Amino acid sequence: MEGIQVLIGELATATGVTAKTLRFYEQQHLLPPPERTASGYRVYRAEAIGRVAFVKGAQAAGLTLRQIAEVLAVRDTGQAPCEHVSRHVNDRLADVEERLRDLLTTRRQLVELRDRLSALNRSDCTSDTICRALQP
Amino acid sequence: MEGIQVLIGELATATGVTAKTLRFYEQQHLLPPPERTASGYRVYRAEAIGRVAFVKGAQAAGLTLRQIAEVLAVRDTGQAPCEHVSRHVNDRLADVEERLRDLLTTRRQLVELRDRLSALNRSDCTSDTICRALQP
DNA sequence: GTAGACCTTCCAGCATACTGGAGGGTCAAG
DNA sequence: CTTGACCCTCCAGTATGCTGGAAGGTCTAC
Repeated sequence: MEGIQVLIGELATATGVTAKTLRFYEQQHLLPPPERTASGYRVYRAEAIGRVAFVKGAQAAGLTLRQIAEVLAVRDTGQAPCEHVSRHVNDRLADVEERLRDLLTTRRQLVELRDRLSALNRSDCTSDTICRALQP
Repeated sequence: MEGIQVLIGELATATGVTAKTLRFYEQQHLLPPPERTASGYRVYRAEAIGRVAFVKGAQAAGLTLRQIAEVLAVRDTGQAPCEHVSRHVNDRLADVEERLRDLLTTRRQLVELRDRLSALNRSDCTSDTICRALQP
């Protein structure tokens, strides 16, 4: 009774990242080296999908791949943590919460800008000209 | 009655970025070219502090410097926007809100991990050894 | 008038996180 | 038994966002 097993391409489509990125993640210790077929193909278990999702989420939360790898390593041991490990997880949590505050501020500012703009009349701009405000 | 004017070093300490970064931001059109003294020194007005804060916040929210520059350019015109400009601002807002969701998920996962760890007994680890779970 | 802390430009290099491509093996379908 | 879609490794290159250093000018303070 093993779960579903998939090759790298299928994991890639399931997670929305490329196969190259998955190999890169393995090299960076974000994903454990998977089983291989006799011919050397990587075979992943369904569990890997959640792990990739965690990586992507943590990345969007502003953590570096290195930090994410460390958090996952902590999670993987399931062992009683020493103080350094505990503090590390708490540090990452603090990072995320700080970013959360920044994000809320930025959202507020963008909403303000949007509302300010929508209070003005639309100006004209044909779709084949690049608008003044969006010039490089 | 002009506001306070400061040189680049003072703006740097006021905003917590380096003078190099401020020059880089200018080059990337995140900051408008400031006035110069007769000898060529950049002179910033107090207003620049908020602008740098916006850039940092928007960066933490996952926007690229290019996107931030575009948003600021829109904000700067104060003009009625064409549809492209409006959509651009709305797109950035959508980016931020998506990241907000990711961030909340990641925070929840980190809190879970922290709680799970704190339920276990502390293990020992002297401060001059690197803990098993934090190995490179 | 010179030391020191500023400031200037320019150009090179770095860390992070991929991305592309060469060169080649695997495998099911026709 | 070959075509095509996969997979493999390895190595180089790219985009973003800085960062360092050279080479030199400025400005206050003694």
